[in-house]
Amino acid sequence: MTTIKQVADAAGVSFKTVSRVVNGDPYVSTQTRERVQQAIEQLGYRPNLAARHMRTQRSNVIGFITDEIATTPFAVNIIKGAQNQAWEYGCLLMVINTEAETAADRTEDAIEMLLQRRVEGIVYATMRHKLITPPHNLHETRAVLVNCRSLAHTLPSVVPDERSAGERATSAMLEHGRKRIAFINLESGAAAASGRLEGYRRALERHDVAYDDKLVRHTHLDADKRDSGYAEMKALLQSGVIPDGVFCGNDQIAIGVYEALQEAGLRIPQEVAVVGFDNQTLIAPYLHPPLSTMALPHEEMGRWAVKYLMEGGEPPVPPHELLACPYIERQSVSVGDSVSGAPADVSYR
Amino acid sequence: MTTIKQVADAAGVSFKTVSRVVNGDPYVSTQTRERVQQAIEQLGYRPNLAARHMRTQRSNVIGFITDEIATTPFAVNIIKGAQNQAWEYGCLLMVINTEAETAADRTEDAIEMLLQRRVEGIVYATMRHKLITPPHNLHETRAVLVNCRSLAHTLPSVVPDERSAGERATSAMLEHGRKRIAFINLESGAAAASGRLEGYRRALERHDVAYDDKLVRHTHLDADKRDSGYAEMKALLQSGVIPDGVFCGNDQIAIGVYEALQEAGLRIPQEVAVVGFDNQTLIAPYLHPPLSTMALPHEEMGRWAVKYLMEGGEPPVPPHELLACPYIERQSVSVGDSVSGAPADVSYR
DNA sequence: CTGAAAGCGCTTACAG
DNA sequence: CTGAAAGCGCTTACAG
Repeated sequence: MTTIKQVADAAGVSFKTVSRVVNGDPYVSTQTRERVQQAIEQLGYRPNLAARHMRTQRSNVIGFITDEIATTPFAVNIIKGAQNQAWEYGCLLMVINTEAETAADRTEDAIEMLLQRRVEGIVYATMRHKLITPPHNLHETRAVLVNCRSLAHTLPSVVPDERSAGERATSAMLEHGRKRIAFINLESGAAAASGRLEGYRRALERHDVAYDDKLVRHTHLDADKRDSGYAEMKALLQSGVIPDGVFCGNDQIAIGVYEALQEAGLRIPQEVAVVGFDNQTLIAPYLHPPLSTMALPHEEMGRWAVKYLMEGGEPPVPPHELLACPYIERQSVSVGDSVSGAPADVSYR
Repeated sequence: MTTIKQVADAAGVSFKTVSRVVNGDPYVSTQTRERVQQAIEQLGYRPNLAARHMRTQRSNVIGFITDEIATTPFAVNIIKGAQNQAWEYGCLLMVINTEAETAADRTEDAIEMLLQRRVEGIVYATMRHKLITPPHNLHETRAVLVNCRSLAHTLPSVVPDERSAGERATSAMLEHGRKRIAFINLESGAAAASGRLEGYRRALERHDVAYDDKLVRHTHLDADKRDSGYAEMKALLQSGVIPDGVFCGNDQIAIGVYEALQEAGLRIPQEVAVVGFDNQTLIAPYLHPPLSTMALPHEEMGRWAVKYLMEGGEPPVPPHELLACPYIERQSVSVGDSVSGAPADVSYR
């Protein structure tokens, strides 16, 4: 690899002058500059960022740690958002996925590696919204939690605004005249579950609809979500409760709900409206009818985290940012709602 | 940040001795070693890898470039495989996604950034199997192509073995006595399409089944795969051809095929067997019946790439590695095949 | 077993 | 406008 000195020799100047040219210092005569530029191109010189890092004490690297990677497909958009934002600061992302394949305490090792590389900060992202106790060494640099937050509230964090999302999803059905809206929520321990339930209640309140305990059910942690959705919906129907709308904790639950409703001969959305959650683009558009659902602000959270890392200052109490979840309208709430490429003549649900 | 000198002062030794302890050099007296260890812990010393890099000329960083990230969900397992393998070499991954959000020539810029960081090599991965012409500056370091290959064959590459996969998928149906197996392939330009077609033909040959042109169809590039699958299957049936098996270019196509078959009153797998491709775990297990499909060796390709980068040598002609696609058996080929958590009493397809 | 010197490839002050 | 010196935090020979 060519060094700055070799360039200097080739151009007949001191290496300091080459440094000036490389860094766009204006105090270089045009003539010298051109000579140096030529030498750079001829020799294929590329500055060594490790050396620069040594002097400037800036690595221009941001660490990114995930707890899992493929399970929730579109959550990788957090990486995408973080990386795009980092690029704007001239930083690159060092990504480590700590899925339990190797040592148990791998997360701390991973953080250690990043600290030794003197990263500008660390983004710690979980693929599903949850409460965590951050690894202790995460506090030794700037860090932001994404899609999770710390119990002790020791670190800044950014998560989806679950309450607003729950309210929006429920309102979407209320606004189409639905009055008896069931909610088949995620397991009750899930970080997302309680906020969404609050939002659901709030929407009902605002539309003067009484809250009814019997309409709210939770799926179980370990069970397959589709199966649970099916089972809970079926149980609801068998208990004699016929809702005119169902809000589902995620799109897989919605598949099960579709199945149970079809089996009961109830049409979507004519008799029962359905709204999902997550906007799984491999599921939602392919159901019959295509599923209206809430999208998660993955990319935005990634961006927010990096931005905060680079510009956030050090407030005494770290912020906890809530980002809005967009409502993605398809055809499971109202017939005339929108269009899609689905073959209209297929009875497949 | 504490430096090696501060540790040395605290321990009352030269900084060279600290270096020895940190690097596990055996020629240090136990007593000295302990004193140094203590100082390290007290001061929270962490070696600066940029400085080490300067001297050793090894960055222990591997660059990873992707063309897109979220479109094909489980392809991110390539990153996972690459990272896990890198970890075994003590390397970290610098990940850049070059989705066309910013500048058009961003890929070359991305490579440039990695070169300036003196990465040990670059893994260039595409999320779907294709032919590419690699950016010219990719040749300025060690590089491996994943899930794609270069027309000029100038770089080592690793891709799924599409031909074997096509043969395996087709054989799975032939072995269950199917004789008229249709193939609704990806668009004919796709890198995966021709290999799979070869495999399909080969399987037929081996089972003494004549190849029939009319049974083979391709979807179109821009169309939604589900819609195309539906349309192609329907066209096939309307032309009077009733197959007893269908091999689908991907799982979305299979959704459409399921729909068309259901509409025609043909049961899966009793009357028609179906095999998909990609093993989309958000789709395949949820169809009725659950879809048997071919999985892509994403993680293995990622691993292979990093391993080759680190140990591959420099053969005159770069290797082109084909990795096997496992057949994932569910219930769309034969009734008694396997089990699943799907509610058996639902007619949903 | 331990240490003083040199140098990796740059940038930061400081002179001229 | 240009350059010589010092130093970022380490490791690599080389002495002792």
